[in-house]
Amino acid sequence: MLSDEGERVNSLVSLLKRRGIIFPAFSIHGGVAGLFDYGPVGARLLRKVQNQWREHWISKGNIVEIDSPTITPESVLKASGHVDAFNDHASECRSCNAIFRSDHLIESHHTNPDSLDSEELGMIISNNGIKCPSCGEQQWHQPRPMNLMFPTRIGATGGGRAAYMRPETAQGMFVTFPMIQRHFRNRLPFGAIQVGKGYRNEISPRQGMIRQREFNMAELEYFIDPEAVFENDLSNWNDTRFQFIPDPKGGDSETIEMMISDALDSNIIRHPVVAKFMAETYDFIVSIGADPSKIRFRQHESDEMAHYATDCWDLEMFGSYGWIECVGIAHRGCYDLEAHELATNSNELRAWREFSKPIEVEKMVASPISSIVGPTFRERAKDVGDALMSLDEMPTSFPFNLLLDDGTSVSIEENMVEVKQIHDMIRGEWFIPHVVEPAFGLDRIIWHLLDHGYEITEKEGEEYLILHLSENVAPYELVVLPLFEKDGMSEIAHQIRTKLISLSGINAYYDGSKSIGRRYARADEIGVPWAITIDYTTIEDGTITVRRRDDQSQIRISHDDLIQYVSTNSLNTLF
RNA sequence: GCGAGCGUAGUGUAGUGGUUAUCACCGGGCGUUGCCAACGCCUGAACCCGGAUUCAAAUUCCGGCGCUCGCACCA
Repeated sequence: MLSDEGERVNSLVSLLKRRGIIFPAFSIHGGVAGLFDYGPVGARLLRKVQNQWREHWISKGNIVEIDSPTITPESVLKASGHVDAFNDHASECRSCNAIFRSDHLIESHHTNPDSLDSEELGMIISNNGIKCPSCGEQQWHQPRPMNLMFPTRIGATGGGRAAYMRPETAQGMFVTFPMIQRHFRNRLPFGAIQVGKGYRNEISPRQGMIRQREFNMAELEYFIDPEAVFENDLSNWNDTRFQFIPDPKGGDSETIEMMISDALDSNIIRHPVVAKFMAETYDFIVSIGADPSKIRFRQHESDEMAHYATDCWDLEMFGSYGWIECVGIAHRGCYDLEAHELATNSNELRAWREFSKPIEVEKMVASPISSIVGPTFRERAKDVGDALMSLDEMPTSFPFNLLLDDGTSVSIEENMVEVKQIHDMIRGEWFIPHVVEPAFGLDRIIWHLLDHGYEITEKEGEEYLILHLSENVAPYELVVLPLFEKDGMSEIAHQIRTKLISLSGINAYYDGSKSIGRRYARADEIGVPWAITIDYTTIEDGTITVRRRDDQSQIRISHDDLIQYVSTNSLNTLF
């Protein structure tokens, strides 16, 4: 028997299918789990959410958008850690079918389980008589690798370079950091966003749109100087109560409700930029129509947190599947840029920090006199010079033995060096920027907008469905309805519709079939916020009625005013 | 990946070996109708795929694919 929530999900899912919003992909070929189509109505919903998201961040002023390939060479994802992290081995118990990560099973028998292949892992498991933690038996299948990335090859003729479909868009921002930094003329902080597809070959996708194999992501990488002091002005949110579930550190996790500035002051949130982005993220999610009471922030527990993150929060949304993480906001430290620097030897992934006051350095050096050192040591002269310059202690007597980098030593005469005091100004230093990353799962967010907005009600004893989508994401802003398709009403309706869709960003459709009530119902079902009706009065005086979806109230205005109100996005002020 | 259940028009469904495959909503056309799924007539649309058993399969069996739930997995 299905729970009420189950019924609700089924009902919403069948509406989404029926009305061409979101539905399983490739179904005429049997379907593929974890892949979905956004149809004629849904695609515009997705596009509007993406555009609202872009606007939200771009309007901060120091954030730019980029767009990177989804096909990513293996070396990039090796550097980022995804090849290894996504290459865990799993051991399955023959007796009870439980599955465990192989490296976890042998933790106490091997110091570096990550380096082993499946045969070695299998050997260690059997040689040490590892028992199944679940049933205690010792009957294991051979460990199998579980790589969650889609592999591919670059190049059409055999061979080619190994690559994967990207598991996140973030790497695109990290590897193009040099260009982004140049764009901002080397002034931190700045950020880059990217909206696009990510791919994960899930073992078993579940929960409809919640875990997909190809999904829409939107990520911001915000680069900061770890030593910079950030203003903690969160006063814009003084009237907002946030729900937090802080890291319980082994204790019970409890929801607490407080202002975000208090959460930061009491060090529940550990970094001001993280706090700011949490608040901004909350604003965005609410602005596109989510129910604020169904939003909360959960802090990752220390052992759940990715190893590079120093503070990590999930924004969770509540819906028919319970609380689902929809946004991850992570302070990733310098992990990502450093990883690419190490892998590529690039020196472009650093930023320059000018000291407020240059540091003056006075020191004694033993400077080689190259007219003597050169002819004396010939091809070793450069090594000798380097060794002299890096001496910490000045020679007190001559000749002395100088140890070179290659382990050999040479004898240095007094006439070969000039011991002198030098003056140096250190104006700043290079460092690897830290990064704070809000990463949005757009499909999950859209699911929750649909879920929060989905109302099953009754009209005259019959089930009546309304999708309360926010106007700034609704696939159609308006529908134009002639009361009847006769006496010229149809023509007027078409003219008004044509005018409306010529306005920028406005989409409206014409519907003239069946009764007026049915057409209102069809529009309510796909969340059209405004219905414009042309009736006999329109023919007489040019006024039309505007019906508001959310309460079905109507007003009458001239059709010139209609165009005016729609183009200024202010129909709501009429009610 | 394991176990259980399931797969029938666009949607939701009925159907235990022989039916013209049920019903409702839905879509299209015509008529009618003075504003919230009205009505009449006409019309459209389905047994997941493949194999086997059988005179005969939506129905039984096998395999595949998909869905739901539980276990596991989910940087």
